[in-house]
Amino acid sequence: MSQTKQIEQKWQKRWEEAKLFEADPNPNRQKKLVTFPFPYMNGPLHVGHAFTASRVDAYARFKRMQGFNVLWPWSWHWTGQPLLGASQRVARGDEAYIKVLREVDGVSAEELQKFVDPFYMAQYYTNEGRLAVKNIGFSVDWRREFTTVMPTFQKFIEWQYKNLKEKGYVTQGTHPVVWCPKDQSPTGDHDRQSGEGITPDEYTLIKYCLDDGTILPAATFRPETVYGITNMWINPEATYVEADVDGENWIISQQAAEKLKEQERKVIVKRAFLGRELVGKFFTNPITNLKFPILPGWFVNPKTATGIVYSVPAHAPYDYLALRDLQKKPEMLIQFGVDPSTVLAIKPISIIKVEGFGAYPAIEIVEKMGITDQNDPKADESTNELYKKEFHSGILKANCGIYTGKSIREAKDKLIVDFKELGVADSMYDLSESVVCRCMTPCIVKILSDQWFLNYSDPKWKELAHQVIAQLTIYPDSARPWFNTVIDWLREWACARTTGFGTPLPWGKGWIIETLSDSTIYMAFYTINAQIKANSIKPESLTPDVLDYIFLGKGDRVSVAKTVDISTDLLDSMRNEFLYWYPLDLRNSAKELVPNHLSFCIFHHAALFPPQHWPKAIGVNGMLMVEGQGMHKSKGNFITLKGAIEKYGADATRCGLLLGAEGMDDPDWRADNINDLKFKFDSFMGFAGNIIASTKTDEDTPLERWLTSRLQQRINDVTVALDELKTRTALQTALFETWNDLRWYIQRKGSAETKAIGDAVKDWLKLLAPFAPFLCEELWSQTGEGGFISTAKWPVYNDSKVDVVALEQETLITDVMVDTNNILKAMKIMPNRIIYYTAASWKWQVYLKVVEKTLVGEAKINELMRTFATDITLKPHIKDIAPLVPRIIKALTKISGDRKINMAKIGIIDEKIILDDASTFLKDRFNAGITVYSESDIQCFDPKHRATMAMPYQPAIYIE
RNA sequence: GCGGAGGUCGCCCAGCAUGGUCAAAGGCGUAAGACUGAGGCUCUUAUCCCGCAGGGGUUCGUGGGUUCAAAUCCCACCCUCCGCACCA
Repeated sequence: MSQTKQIEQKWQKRWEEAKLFEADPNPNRQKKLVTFPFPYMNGPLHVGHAFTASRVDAYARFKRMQGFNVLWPWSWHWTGQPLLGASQRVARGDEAYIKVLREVDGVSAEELQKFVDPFYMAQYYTNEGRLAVKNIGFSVDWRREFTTVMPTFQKFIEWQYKNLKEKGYVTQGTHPVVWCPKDQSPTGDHDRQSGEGITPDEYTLIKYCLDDGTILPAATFRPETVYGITNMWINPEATYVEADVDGENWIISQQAAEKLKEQERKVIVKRAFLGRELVGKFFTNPITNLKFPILPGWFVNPKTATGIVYSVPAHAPYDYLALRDLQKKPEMLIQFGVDPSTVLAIKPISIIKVEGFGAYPAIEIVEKMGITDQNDPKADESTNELYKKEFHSGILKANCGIYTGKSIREAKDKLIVDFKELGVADSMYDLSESVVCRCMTPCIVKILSDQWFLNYSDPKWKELAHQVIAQLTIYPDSARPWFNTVIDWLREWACARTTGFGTPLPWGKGWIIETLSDSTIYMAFYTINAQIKANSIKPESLTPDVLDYIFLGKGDRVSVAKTVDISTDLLDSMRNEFLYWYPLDLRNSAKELVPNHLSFCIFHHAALFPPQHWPKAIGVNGMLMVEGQGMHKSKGNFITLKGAIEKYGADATRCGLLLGAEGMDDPDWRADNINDLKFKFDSFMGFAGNIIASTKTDEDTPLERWLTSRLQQRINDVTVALDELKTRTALQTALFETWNDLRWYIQRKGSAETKAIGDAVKDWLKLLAPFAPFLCEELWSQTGEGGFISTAKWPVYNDSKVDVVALEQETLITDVMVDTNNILKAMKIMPNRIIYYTAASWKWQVYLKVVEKTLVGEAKINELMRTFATDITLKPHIKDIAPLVPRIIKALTKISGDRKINMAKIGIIDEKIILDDASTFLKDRFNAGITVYSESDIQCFDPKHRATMAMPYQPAIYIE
């Protein structure tokens, strides 16, 4: 077993023995309740889960070290269809799928056989998952764990839905879905062989009439064009039927009749015939009462909607093309018994004014694109283009009745409602492309009746949800507009289905609460589940009254307790525990859950809880990529959490993930990077371990003060970043930047055996502990500090420990080194001897005066010169000051405001002493002799007269 | 189409809300040197271009604009990723 693995197991065991992460209410301590959406258990946990959850864990550990009573619970989502589907695929012997389970998930042959039981499968992955979560070191309170099929949890969901229904947020109605006739169930994207992303389109049917009253329901997405109709198109070769539809006599394509039967229509087919039978007849437009002919149109697809299309040649390229084709072929019309003069007499009717087009946009676009006939593929393109233009910028002309002057955008919806009210319009659903179920059956649109909805359309509910968002902290805040738009955009959500695992709807027989709808406020259940389990509370005791009392404080405790097998004390204890932990302090998830789960969570909290129990903060992060690609089992780039921990170790896995990205950016898992990090941690162990093990001398030179000051800055940076859930920034600072500081100190000092660096390492370990808890725990135990680092006190930034003089002095050294290097690079030489000349004291006087001036406003040269001229000490140098001042001003433009303030505060520093102190270090660095003179030293060796170049904070340099 | 997020020096990415401190942090990669029996470990240095003295030039998707000054502000355009419903 590797050393890393031993360390991981050792500390995992000790944490568990110490019950370190079990959190109970404590009125004397401030609390944090942090959560991660429970993962769905149809497969193993992967590094994507780990990324999001690592952010939660880092935050939880950070807050715990800051002294908060932190509760991080974890559970497992079993609700839904896929678990069942997966199990069925195993039962069916689906080889491709079984191969994935064996090779990617690592399921043994023996276990696999048992997967025919979906419960077994879910339990298997749950067990595997729990182990992985423990192995990665998440600081979870396991006493609160559950799965969503547990009866006690289901009582909670029943309570939730009972309350929602009572508040009027649950409604019943009809709903169109893509449906597999064989499976007798809705066919979601994941269940489809082809046709991903296709949703039911609603067509408006305009009820045109034949003379005998028979209705020709022509389908359209543009009912406003009814004012521009010139004729009807019927495919002469397609089969149509005459049918009784909800008591009316309709003519529709044969396929349409079948479809309508699934859409809540009573359809009795009376006879079937070929479309040509209708050609030549006339019909009435119910809006205008004008008569028009029916003409043959081969482009009409009987599979689309009703198979009946009306013609608007002024605005529809297909209609114009088909008409033009007919007008060119009178002999064809005669075959159908149509008088060619009728067709020749048809003139397009212009009804829409569009930017960039004349009266007849369809004709213009056809001519512009050179489209030859209705079979030209460009006809489609032109249709899309024109429809888009007309929808966005079209205005209805004077011949459009009461809609005249309105834009298409505003008229369309109103017109549909009006026409339906008048009884001249109807609607039906159809699919824009074919959708095929995984079972290879072509899908249709079915209207489900008696469907239960969560009415997210309710304006009052939306308003409450907006209020929740308004008081939320969102990490990063750039996700806020997204939440608000989602709240506005969500509409009725079908919250129950008939298949899969889940909680039965308390009032609806045969309905099961759907998976996204049973996971909205369950964080509240965590607060009491430890007590439920510890006291073996029976599900039947968790009545609505009991839960009302616990979560809402409703009712009288004594009488509520009396109704069930729960003592008053226990009831109160649960109520108190809920009140202690709620509200939720952080919920963090990947951004894909913003439009559904997270927004639902907001809606449901708004509906069920008072404002003081609304969530406080939501974190959103990117989706994990693997080597630049989305992670999929089918792509062969699926990385299980278990596998990652085994290969790289828990700490490297956590940190590799967290270093990938923050905010809403997508992190990229690169095996090379993680592997490198693994080695980095090995050397981290050595580096920090050596310092801890070495003897300590108590020294206090500027270098120690520098180190202490730097560490204070790092402490501040990490703390601020973590408070904003900027885990990447925090970890980068904690790991790399701090490490660089320590390295610099050791190089400058030439040893690592001081108390200062020993103390620094302890703080360093604390800064890293939220990210790499195992290694930090191990190293912490070597420091002799005692206790767990997981609960050690987080370092607090202390301004008084920051020594700006020490910081400036060290900056002087690095600046001098940069300058020296720059010269060496330009010279392309190896130096024998380097001589530094520090600025004379009168230059400091001038310099500091200029600094002072630039801090309060603009430094004016003549003004400064006047001041200097009156100063007796400076007078002898006045000739040299004249050229110096502009140089100083220029140099200061490159220096930050903070540093200038420090410079002014510090005053003169003795550069000679500082450089002399560093000369051994500089000698090693440049492999050359180092000599330091003061400019004012007349004895100094200065063959090239460089000394006069010296400026404060920028000594002159001469290199031999 | 609608909505959201982005395009930075070989790669991953900071910076952009408050314009100057930005040739632009950090990590990776690459190169040289040190250490070593050896090293794919580790440490140091370098890493846009030019420069025999600490300097100069050209960069932050593209094209304009504002300004003494723009990676940062404004406008237009191009490109990439994500979500779009009964499904986790």
